[in-house]
Amino acid sequence: MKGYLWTGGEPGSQKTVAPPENGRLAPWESISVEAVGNVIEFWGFKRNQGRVWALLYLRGEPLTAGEIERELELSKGGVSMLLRDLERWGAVQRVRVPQDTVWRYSAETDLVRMVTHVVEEREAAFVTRIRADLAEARRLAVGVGGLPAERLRRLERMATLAEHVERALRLFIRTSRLDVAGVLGAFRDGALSR
Amino acid sequence: MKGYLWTGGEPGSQKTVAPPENGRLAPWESISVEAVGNVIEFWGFKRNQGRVWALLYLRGEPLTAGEIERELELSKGGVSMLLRDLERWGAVQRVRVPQDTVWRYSAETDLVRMVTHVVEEREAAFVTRIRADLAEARRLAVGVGGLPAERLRRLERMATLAEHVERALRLFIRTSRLDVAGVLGAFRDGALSR
DNA sequence: CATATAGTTCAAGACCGCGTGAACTGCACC
DNA sequence: GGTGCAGTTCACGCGGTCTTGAACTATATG
Repeated sequence: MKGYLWTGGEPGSQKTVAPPENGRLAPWESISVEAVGNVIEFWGFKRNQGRVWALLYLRGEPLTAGEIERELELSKGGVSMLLRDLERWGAVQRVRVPQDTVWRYSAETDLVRMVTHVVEEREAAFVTRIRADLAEARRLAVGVGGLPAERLRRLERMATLAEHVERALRLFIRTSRLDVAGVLGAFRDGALSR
Repeated sequence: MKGYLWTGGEPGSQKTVAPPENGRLAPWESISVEAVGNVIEFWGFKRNQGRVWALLYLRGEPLTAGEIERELELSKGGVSMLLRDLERWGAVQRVRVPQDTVWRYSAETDLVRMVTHVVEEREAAFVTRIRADLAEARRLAVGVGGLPAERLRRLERMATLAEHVERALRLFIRTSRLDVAGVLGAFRDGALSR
């Protein structure tokens, strides 16, 4: 991730990088590609992964690595690695056009599947780990005993929150329906876990 | 953000950092503090902002900057800056205990308000910017004319997606109810914007 | 087999955010 | 005014990630 830690900065000075004068891209393409790059970076991936995917998506037809390299002004090696990542995540497919010797790459168009996939691979695993840590902490805290009730309650609140989030995420993976309201509802100020 | 770009790595080798032997923290505190630190970092903030907030939250009573400094093994300057950020975001309050000369800091306990606040300040502003960019791109694309219908459709699909996300977020800010299902539902493979 | 082009890998370096620590400000108390 | 402590600011260095570019492998073609 790069530059969106608004520690200061005027309101409205939101980062997102302006489209750099890249090669032959039409302005509208350039803007879109950069926009997606920004989103993807915000999500914790590499900006260029987003740019590559966006280009493929907008072009509709499969491009070769060389074309991507030129359009987005990336290095040969870089493109190779970016494509491999995208491929592994199912965001891009590698296709061989009959009669042709080079690989071409086309974007996965099912956005829902992509998002679900990412959430499954990354967020869910992460949240599970956090939930487990907090459960362990709770176990230990109860074990030592003699803690002020209030402190224990707070720890438990955090642990419960993590549990709810995990459950919501797993449900989302299965149904594509995410309901955060249920998770947070129980945690309005003062409300206790239930 | 730091280390969660699983470009490789075995499944299960999830990062999240193990509690380092920090000062006098009880093990359960240490685990919890680090867990929150990881979450916060994952969210695109600084790990230490999360650690500080977690410590204050778990202790229940306001701590001085010096105490935080010792407990979390941070530098004086660092703590000062971290607290300022947290304060600006309403995640921490600065309180003056009667009869005492030093500032103390206590954690905001309303998690819902905190999340809402962050989403409002950061995500919403960001998404708005993206949505605007894509709208502009669409305008330009239509302007040039003569584009293959398929390409235009794809651009429009992205733009519409951004619009929906923005609307959902703004609704969330007002109601604390987030329904992503609606946003994504319209974008299952093949489905067209409507 | 020689040559050329596509594709991969990886070490080196550019780049950038973060925390440190020292200098500085402000304030209380004697 | 002077001493000491709380708090702020900021230049710098460390540690991390991302990209480059060159060496390498693979594959097709004459």
